[in-house]
Amino acid sequence: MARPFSVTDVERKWQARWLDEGTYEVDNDDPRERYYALCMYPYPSGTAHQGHVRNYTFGDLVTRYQTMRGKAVLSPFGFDSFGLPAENAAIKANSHPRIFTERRMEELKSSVRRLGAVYDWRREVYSHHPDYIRYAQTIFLKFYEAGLAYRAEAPVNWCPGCQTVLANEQVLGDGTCERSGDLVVRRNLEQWFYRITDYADELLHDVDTLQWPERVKTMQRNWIGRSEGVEFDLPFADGSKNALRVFTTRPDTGFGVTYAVVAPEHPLLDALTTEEQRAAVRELVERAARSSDIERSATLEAGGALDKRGAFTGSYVVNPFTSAEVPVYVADYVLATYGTGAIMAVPAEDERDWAFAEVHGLPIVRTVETPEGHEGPYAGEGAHINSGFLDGLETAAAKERAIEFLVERAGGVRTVNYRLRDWLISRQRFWGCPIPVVYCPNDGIVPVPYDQLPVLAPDDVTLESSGQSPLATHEGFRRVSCPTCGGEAVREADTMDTFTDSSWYFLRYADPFSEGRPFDPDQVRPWMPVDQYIGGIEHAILHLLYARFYMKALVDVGLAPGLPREPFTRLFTQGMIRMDGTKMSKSKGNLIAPEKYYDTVGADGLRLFHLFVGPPADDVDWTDKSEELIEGCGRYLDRVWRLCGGEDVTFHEGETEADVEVWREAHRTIARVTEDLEAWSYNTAVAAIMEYTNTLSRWARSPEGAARSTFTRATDVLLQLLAPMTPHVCAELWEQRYPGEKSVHETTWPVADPELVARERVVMVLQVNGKVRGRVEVAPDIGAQEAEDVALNHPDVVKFLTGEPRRVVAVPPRLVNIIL
RNA sequence: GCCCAGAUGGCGAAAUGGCAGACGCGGAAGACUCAAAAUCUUCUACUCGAGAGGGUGUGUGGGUUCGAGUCCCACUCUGGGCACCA
Repeated sequence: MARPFSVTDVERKWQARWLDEGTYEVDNDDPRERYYALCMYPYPSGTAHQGHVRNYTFGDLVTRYQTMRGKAVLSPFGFDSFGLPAENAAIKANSHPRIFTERRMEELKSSVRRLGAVYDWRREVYSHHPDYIRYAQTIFLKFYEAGLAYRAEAPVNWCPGCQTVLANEQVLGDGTCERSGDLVVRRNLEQWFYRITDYADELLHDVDTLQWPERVKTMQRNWIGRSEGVEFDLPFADGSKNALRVFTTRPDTGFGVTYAVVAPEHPLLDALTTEEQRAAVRELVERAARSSDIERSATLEAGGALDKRGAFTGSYVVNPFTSAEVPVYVADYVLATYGTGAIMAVPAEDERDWAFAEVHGLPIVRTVETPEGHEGPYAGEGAHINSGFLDGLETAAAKERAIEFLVERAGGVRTVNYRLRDWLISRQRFWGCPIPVVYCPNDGIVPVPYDQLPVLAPDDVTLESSGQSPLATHEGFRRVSCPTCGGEAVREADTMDTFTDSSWYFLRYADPFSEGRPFDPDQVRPWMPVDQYIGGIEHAILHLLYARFYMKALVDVGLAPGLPREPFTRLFTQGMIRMDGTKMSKSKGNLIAPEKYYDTVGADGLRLFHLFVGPPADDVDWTDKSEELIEGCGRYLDRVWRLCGGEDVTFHEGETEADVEVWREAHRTIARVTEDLEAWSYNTAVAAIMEYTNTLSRWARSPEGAARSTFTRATDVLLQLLAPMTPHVCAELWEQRYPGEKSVHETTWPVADPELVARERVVMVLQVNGKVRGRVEVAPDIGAQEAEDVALNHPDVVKFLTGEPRRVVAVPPRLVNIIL
């Protein structure tokens, strides 16, 4: 493709200049209004792909636009550089993860520079830097001191492929590992947890305050999963003092309880099991322990195996509502980790209980009137029946009465339960931040003293997928003297989930040189919260929830006094790039490298494509057509080049009416583009600029031509509006025009003059019976009566009139609709 | 199963309840050229009509309204999230 200028030369020149001159470096004492623009912490996976290009194009647009708006924009870059892929690659190549990681960091760094994205590189942060590790460990210890980090044995998700434990959030709905795709199994292990559940309520409430996409907020709410109910006792029928404590959200259906169920791991199961039932119960418990959650649910879907999923314990408890004795079952459809690990079963009003009751021949008693023709379980609302003192009450009222009853008679307590579990942060892997604790036979868990941080992993470690942490096999690392008593002790060999690293990096960016603490709150305060956070929808739950938790916890443990409790004010989630219906990704091998476009349309052309192709939040389908669109974007920039260079332009002296109108159009475009950029409607912003370019072209190349002063002003505006989108070509054209003066990127974003934006004449549409029959130019402030008169006397309308119209609807100055 | 988002020309898309298809891609014709590329100009939803002009049209079926791509109800399809959470 022949172009009127050398794209490569121009782009290289400006990229070097932005880097060398530190154009986008900002200091913490900058007097301007602060703005924090941030793209999500990238994992260094090598050279950029189209997803990166899209992400960093948006981020760079925000940075450059807000800078032109006169703000001090913090635009940092760094790497989420710990993680499994590098470790696995190192095992395969018998090398060290650092080597892979740092090579790929360099690749991605040069990729984003080649795209023309600008950052304050002095602030670069990456997770495996010893300083970052030191302060990540500082945070862990502060959390530990505050009781937010604790060690516990728990049934955990073990991924055989990754040879490590996973967080609940990393297990997909089908029970497989989000990374390796292996079926996750369950193990009981001593692990470290963060007490994120302490913050469940705050995390839920604060969602309302965020300017985030509604669907991300919904996903967060659902993940936290708050449910209000009541806990109460079902006394043992044998008269012993014991009682089975259950949780329910539907106390109003208590008269329909026909049995109770405990989880296979329930502590009272043994006591409940009679001799005759012991064998059956043991078989059920063992089977449940062996199987994962997924296999448990699979049996439900299969339908047929329900009888194997539960067993009668031989014991009975008393339903406090009816005083009836009901059997206690053990079944794997009840989870030990939710509520009290035991439930009252109401088959008529719960789908799962219904299915179980049918298989085991248990009675089903309806307590809520079903809608006309309804069969099967009914979990909806309605009037109560067969419910003694609740009869006739609607659901809400019945709930209240039932709770009062339970509080009075059955040890009832109103309770809130969350789906959210504590965050398991232990990972049996090498390439991560070591957990800084020591285990001493005398002193137990001993935190590593702050002045001994960072705890760094040694390099000479054998990396293999053995199921235990590679660090555990390194005697030099493992053996240590106890910081408290000086005796022989062992170090923790696990590392932290890498989501811990991405939970506070944005704070380090704001004060990357801080020593002695993760960051200085006084330095960070003016920048926080992040004004605009940009990333992929795939982080809607995990990363965003963890970072929100960290922010709150950091404030509470005293590391971030006076900082906001929510880190990201506004979030934008960009759409995915898809190819043949699936996500474009390295693992699928369907990447389209951005490099192939740099020599033809340039980074500017590719950026313009990503901005123009569709709404930024929508997915992009990459097809053969995409190539043509990209070339079209390149051709458009050529037109801008020729136009701004004054090619084919006829100049005349003095301003004509056409010149005045062009200047008005300039202001209209400023208004449109500014509004669109604020609203993340980048595709229409580009369209507006293209329209403006076409207008300028037609005008300047017409035989009458353009006044030189108007031409200069009008094309200056064009370059300024385009500058955040296609920064290189605009910088170059501006420099040719104003050599030695400040760059277009340092100019102030133009402001639309409302008087110029307003039109002197507008087109009013004339309809007859809702059909367009004519148009007429009128003044924008035309009154309704005048508009009606104009319409009724217009020749295009008159020929349709058959008499007095039945009605005339005038919406001045847009249209008049005449109903016959 | 539940929740959310979406469905508009050949394609990407645009449209505070008020001219559907802006902007761009692709296509057609023309200008320039020995020729091609590049560039420029015009046309380009479907349909009836020689033409002027008319009719139809935003996934389907209803509704509200002078007027619906937009609001309401029901449905179809596509994408995403959640899914024993009592």
